[in-house]
Amino acid sequence: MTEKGIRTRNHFIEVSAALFNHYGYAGTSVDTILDKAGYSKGALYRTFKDKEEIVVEAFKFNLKELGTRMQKEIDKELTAKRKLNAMFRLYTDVILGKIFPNGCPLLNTSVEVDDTNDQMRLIASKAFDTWRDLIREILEEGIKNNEFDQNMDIGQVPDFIIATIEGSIAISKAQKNPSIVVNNIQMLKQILNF
Amino acid sequence: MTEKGIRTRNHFIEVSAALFNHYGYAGTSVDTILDKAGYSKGALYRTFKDKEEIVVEAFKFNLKELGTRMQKEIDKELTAKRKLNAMFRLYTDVILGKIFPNGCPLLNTSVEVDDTNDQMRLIASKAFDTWRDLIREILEEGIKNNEFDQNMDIGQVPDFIIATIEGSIAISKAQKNPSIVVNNIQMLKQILNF
DNA sequence: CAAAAATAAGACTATTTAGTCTCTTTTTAA
DNA sequence: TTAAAAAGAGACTAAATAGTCTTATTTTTG
Repeated sequence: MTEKGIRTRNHFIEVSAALFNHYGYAGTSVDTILDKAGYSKGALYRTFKDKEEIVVEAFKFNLKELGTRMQKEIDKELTAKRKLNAMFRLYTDVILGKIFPNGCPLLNTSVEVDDTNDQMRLIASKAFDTWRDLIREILEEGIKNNEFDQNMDIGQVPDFIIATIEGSIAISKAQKNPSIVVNNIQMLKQILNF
Repeated sequence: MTEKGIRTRNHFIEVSAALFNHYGYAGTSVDTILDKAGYSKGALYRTFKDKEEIVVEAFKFNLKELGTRMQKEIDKELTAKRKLNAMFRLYTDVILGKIFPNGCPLLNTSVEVDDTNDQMRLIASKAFDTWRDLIREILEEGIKNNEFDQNMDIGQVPDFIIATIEGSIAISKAQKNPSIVVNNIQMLKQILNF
C-alpha cells in the first residue's frame, strides 16, 4: 500500500467513524459512507475486506480519539483533582456538542453491539478497562497527596464515575438537556469532596 | 377490529418488543418479526401502517412492562428506603437476565434513536421524566419520615440515581459482568446512607 | 344459515443492500 | 521514460429489504 492508499484508507475510517457514531452500525450503509467519503466502491473494497472491517477500524479510531483527548487534557493538569476535573470537562464538551457531536462513541457502540457482535463488544470492554485504570491511577495519586479521602474505595469508585458519566450522557441526549450531565458531575464532585 | 384482530396485533407487538430490544430497530427486519410471530405479511400490514408504527408500539409496550413491574415492586414496600431498594433490585434482575434479558429498553432505545428519530426520542424522554418523578416522590416521602437526610437535594438526586443505574447496565453488559451494577447500587445506597 | 366483514396468506414489486469484477487512471520505481 | 504496480471508477449481481395487492379463509352478525 502506498502513501496515497493509506491516506484514502484513513479518510474512509475518519468519515465512517463519524457516520457510525451518528446513525449506528446497522443504520449506516456502505453507500452512505461512499457518498460522504467521495470515493467509489472500488476504492473502498480494495482496502477493506468487508463492512465489518470498517466498523471495527472506525470504532478503534473513535476510541483512540477519545483516549488521546482525555490523556491530553489530563496531562495538562498537575493535581489529581484537576486531572479528574479535566476528564469531567471532556464530557461536558461532549454533551455541548463541542466534540463527538453525536455522543460518546463508547456508550453508543456498547449499547448497540453488546448482544449482537462479540468482537466489537470485546473492544468496548477493553476500553472500559483502560478508562477504569486511568481513573484509578488518578485517584491513587490523589489519595497519596491527601487530595482525596484515605478511605476512598479505589476498587469501586472508578466504575461508579464511569457509570454516572455515561448514564448522564444518555439521559441528557434523550432529553436534549445538557444540564443533567453538568449537575451529575457536580454531584460526583461533592461525593468525592472537591 | 375483532377480538382476534386485537390478539394478533398484541402478539406482533410483544414479539417485536423482544426482538427490537435484542437487535435494535435498524437491526431487526420485518421478515424476522414475521418469522418469530408465525404470521404473514398480510397479517402484519393490515394492522400496522408501516415498520415505524410497530417500532413505536413495541417501545411503548416495553416501557409499560418496565413501568408496571417497577410500580408493582415498589407498591409491595412500606418505607421509602425499601421502595428505592425494590427499584434497585429490579435492575439487578435486569443485569442477571431475569427480566429484559437484553438490557434496559429505555437505555437501548434512547441510545439508538436520540440522533435519528425524534418521535422515539420524545417517548424515551417522557419515560425518563416519569421515572424521575417516581424517584422524587419516594425521596420526598423518605425525607418526611426521617429515613433520608433532610438536606438531600431532591432536584438532583433522582437524575443521579437514574444515570448511575443506566450507566452501570451499559458497562456490565459490555463486560458481561453483573457485579458492576451490583457494586454501583451498593455505592449509591452508601451515598444516600442506607 | 347465509351474507358481510374481518383476518390471514403469500406472490409480487421496487428499492436498497453488501459485495464482485473488469477496466481505466494514476503513481512508483527501474 | 516506460513497465509494473497500485488506486479508483462504476457497472453489475444476488440477496435482503419494506411494502402492496389479490385471493382465500375464518369469523361475525342479521
